Amino acid sequence: MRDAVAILASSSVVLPPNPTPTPPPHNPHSQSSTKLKPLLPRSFTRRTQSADSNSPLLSTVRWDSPSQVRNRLKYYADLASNLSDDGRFTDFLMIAESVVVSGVKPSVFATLLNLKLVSVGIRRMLSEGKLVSLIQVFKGVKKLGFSVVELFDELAIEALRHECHRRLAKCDEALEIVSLMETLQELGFSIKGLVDASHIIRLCVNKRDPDAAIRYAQNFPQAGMLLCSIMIEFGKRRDLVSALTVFEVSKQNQGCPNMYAYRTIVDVCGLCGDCLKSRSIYEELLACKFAPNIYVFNSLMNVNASDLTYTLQIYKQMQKVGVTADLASYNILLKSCCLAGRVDLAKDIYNEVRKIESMGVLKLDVFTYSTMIKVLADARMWQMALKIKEDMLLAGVIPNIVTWTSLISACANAGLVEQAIQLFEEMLWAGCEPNSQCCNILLHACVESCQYDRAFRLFKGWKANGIQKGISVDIHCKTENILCANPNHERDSRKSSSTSILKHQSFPVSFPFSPTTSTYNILMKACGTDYFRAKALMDEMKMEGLSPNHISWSILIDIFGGKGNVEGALQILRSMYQAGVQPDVVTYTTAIKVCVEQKNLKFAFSLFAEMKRYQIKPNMVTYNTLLRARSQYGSLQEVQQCLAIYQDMRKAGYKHNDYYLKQLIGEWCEGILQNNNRNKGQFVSHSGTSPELQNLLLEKVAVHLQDINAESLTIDLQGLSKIEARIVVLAVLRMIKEQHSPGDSVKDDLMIIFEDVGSQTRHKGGVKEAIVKLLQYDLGLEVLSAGLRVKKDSESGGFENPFPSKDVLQGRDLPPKSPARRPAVLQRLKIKKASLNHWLQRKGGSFATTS
DNA sequence: ATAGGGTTAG
Repeated sequence: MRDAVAILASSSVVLPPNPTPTPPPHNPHSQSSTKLKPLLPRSFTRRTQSADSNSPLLSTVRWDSPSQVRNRLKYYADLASNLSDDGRFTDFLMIAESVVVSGVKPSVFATLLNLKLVSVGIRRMLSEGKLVSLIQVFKGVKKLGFSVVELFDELAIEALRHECHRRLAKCDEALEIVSLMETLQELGFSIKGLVDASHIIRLCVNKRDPDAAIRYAQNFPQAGMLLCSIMIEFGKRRDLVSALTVFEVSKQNQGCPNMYAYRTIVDVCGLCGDCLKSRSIYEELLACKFAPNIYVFNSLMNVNASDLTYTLQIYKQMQKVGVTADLASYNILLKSCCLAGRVDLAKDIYNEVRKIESMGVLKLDVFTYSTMIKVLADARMWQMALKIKEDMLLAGVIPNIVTWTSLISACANAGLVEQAIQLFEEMLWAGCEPNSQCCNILLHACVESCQYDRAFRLFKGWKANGIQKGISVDIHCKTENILCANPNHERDSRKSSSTSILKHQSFPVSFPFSPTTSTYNILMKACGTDYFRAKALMDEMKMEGLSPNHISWSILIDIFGGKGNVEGALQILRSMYQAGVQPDVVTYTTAIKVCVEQKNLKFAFSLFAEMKRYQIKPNMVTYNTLLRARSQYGSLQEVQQCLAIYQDMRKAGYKHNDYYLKQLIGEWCEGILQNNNRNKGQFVSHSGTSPELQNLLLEKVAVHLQDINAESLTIDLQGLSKIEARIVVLAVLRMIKEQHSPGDSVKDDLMIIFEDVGSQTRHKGGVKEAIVKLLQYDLGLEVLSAGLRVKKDSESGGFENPFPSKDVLQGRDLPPKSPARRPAVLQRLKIKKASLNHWLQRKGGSFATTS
């Protein structure tokens, strides 16, 4: 204040002549500003008038003494304060303008203002949502050289903060809030002080607006780091596209590559489940001749851990470029082995790391041991898992909840419920607090070994009294017997008798137990076929504030299906949609299983179609579940459905591995010759061809059977062996037979194409002969034969008369050995429609009785 | 700044 007066006195300010009026009281509730009005020049009251008045407010009068100067200035400061108290910031701005134009330094004027009054005004404006006009005023104030922030007291800042959050909450365009922040920053506010960076970023991420996020981040000196955390946020939302947009901006750090950005985007690829993208980013890094650091390598290996080959390859590259593996690298390699189920390799790595440890370079940590235990747990090698635990304790590493969980699951996976419970107890005695995940494993172990009651006893005990030491079996069972003896009064008895029993055991520690959706799902499994109990558990789950997920619903469907209730199971599927829970492959597969088990193929196939409509990809289990219903397929339509599934399966990249399907097609085809035992036997004896040929064969059959509406029938037997060709031909004939009811005649000739004799392998020789024999002798069809050039002009003709089969069998009609420049020659057979119709009209079986 | 554990269908 003293400074202000001094400065004021020394300045050549022109002051108003009149003596200073009494400053208005600083009571914000007073009506002081109205009282002051008469003292104001007219221009104060109306903005339009003041705007065209170019003369500064204070210049019309002469000021003389410093004290007068001070008083005058104080008067205007009070005036300005009171005007802003009234929310009249435009007038405030005007006074400030005039004062500054008169040569008063803004900082001097500012110190004379009554900030409490200004604050009240600011807060009123903000509470009325007039942030934008307030900003307009303060832009002007800033232009005058004021420090806007200093006009805000704590309360005003708090109000501004509150208004920013309010706008953030209802903001539709992320960029809107970002530019508001920028404006406030220009006014001198600290963005971070107003709104937490994470709130703004969350909005940008929710709105999938990487550009807004980038612009926001660039307001900070440490933009690079911020951009990386934004990438991770996008990654958590599985929005790789936006994350990549941010990456493009953040990868260059003033000319040098930002390795942190690279490793971050690799991690994000992992979060988004696109490990191939992480590989291409790594390639890009190499192509730019940048040297990846250990973090990039570790992240890359981690993201690709499910592909052990690739992970090892990266590990080798890392060694080659001289980046030393650290403990994380080894732990990730172990994880990769774990995912690949490679116990052998994991053991080698474990031993190698232990060797390195003995040299004093690094020290195995709880991750190493826990991962190794998990490897062994998955391989059901529980004894070795316990051995690792010993190693760990000897090394002085304390097992944590994850270690214990893995150990318990080692026993659980081996079906050793007692051992699992013992380890659980040991964990409690070690003072390690169990979490729900760990409890779930124990419950699941009970369910897996059909100890349903035990699972429920543990659960109820935990729920009633928390998780306590020493209650593993005996005491717990006694308590639960009381509970179970009187199910109607379960709740009351728990409250009174059982709690007191347990209390008297004086166990010091009781850990809290909070069941999760998983817990309830496991217990629902423990309901066996009691769907009322399962449904009750689902209701209980909701009462606990948990939401049933797709697994809960799938289990419910399974339980209904177990009772043979197809309609009920389908109804649950509908309810699931109504509850807003998306079914997954397993849900549909379960429902399909229910239908198949109840021999309701119509529903099974319609569910299959439905899941594909919803873009839920069937997997191997789905296909096998559908194909398992093989004995049901009798009609052509059913076989076609079955083959369609088979083809679908191959298109989806699944190797067909279905013994039933092969048998089905074989039997179905041979059914046309069902009275001919010799032929049937022949098929069976030849069914052991190589898998590739069987695939090809089934494919051929499927193609022909699907092409049922084709105008002209052509059977392409190229590339098939005798037996395969036979099945294809029989399949097509059966198809024709089933498609043509009595009186319905075949409209076209049937064409059969064989491979060029010249290119026939030894294995495939004699196909044509075998087929002719089948058609003529076994089925009594008339067969025409011709060699046919592949050229278009030869399409029309060239078929010979019926020929004696003996000649055919001896290969007399074969074309001469291929000269080099001869065009490719296809061997063709033709069966005229008349012959086919004649064959169709034959009574009973459609086969000739030759034997 | 890096890494680990649980529940559903055949």
